[in-house]
Amino acid sequence: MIEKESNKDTKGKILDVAQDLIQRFGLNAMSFQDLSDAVGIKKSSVHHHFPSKDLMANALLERYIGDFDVIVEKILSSRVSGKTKLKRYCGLFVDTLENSEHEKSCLCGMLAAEMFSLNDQGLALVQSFMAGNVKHIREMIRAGVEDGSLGSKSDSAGTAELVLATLEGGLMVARCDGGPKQLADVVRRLLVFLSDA
Amino acid sequence: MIEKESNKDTKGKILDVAQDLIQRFGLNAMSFQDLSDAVGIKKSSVHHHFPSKDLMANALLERYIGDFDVIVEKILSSRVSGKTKLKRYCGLFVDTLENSEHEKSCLCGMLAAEMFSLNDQGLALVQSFMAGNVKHIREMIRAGVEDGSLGSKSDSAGTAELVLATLEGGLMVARCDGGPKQLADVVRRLLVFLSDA
DNA sequence: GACAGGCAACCTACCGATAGGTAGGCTGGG
DNA sequence: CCCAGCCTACCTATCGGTAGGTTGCCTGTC
Repeated sequence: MIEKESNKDTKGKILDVAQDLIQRFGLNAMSFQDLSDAVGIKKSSVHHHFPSKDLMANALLERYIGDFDVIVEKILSSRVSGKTKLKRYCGLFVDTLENSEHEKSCLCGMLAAEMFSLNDQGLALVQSFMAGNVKHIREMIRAGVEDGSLGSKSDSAGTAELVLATLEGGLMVARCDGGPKQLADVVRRLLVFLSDA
Repeated sequence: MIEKESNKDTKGKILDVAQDLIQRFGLNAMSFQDLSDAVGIKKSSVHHHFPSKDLMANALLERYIGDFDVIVEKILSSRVSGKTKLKRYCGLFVDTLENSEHEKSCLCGMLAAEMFSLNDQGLALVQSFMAGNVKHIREMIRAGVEDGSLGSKSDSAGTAELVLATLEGGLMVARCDGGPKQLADVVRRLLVFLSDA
């Protein structure tokens, strides 16, 4: 999910590379030198666009969250059942693992793990990602309960948080052991639970 | 879960500190200097006990997984319902967050996020942790289905993986936003799903 | 019981590599 | 002419790791 390979401006290319590296290796395992090498400009030129690592991370988070929101909004406004919306939403996570030699995790999942390496604003952005997604999941579940595609007990305290936790954790665990197939199994199982509830 | 504050030997103290730092900040954010400062010996003395960071991580993983297994085996062999076993098992994750100023995650969850910073043996250890836990969870679920404390459809493909994913992800997400209360809610919801299935 | 050897545990001092970041100069298009 | 975008060159701090020395306890031998 969320790819921007065809960006023409250097700033965008830097963020593309940074996102890729962080999703694979994490914030602390990525350096400005890595960005410099991958983009093909010198390290100081990267600093020209992003004076500090904190500012770069914040800019990346803002772009990522914005892009993600657009995709989720599109799913939310589509004319399909609540269950189908939820299935498509879960598919975003499965696709992330699938389309990256099975190496990429969710950007905000990685940064949640490394939360103490973020500055205040970065942490707030990750938190807003989590809270925003919980809200969107809850909306999908409510739609599913209303149209009958999901069980009536699905819309209760903690369910949306559970879905997000399962997706973030499932992505992490499947990446290191089990692969996309395992994540797909978990998602399928999760949807059965929600349908039968 | 898993604390060893009263270790008398230096090797154990080093691993205690390393575990604490990795659970909070991650492997890449922790240095031998940090260990040195916290234990109260010089950096080279830490290297005396653990020649390289890789070897230290492997030793820590072996100790952690061994300790964790002992605790889980105790839960498995207790004379309670399968559902109660599962509830206690989930409680290990909630306690980890609860008893650490809400700052610690699961060691293997953190290292799963940073998997590409591990050597082959370290990665294999994390993978064995995941696979072992899935096996144990499946065992608890089977016990629950047999004694009637869990729904008959709980024991199906992907359910144990879903439980582990939810716990690992729930811990990560709750740590950065929501806190132990949110994780407890997620666990409660998960157990309802398994009971009603 | 005295003594020599060995070794674990710790130390000081150092290594090359790399981290994030800065200063200041060149250049080409609006 | 300005300034965004890029460069060379450099900074300090820290990284993982090494070399080699001191200390003090345990052990074997006479």
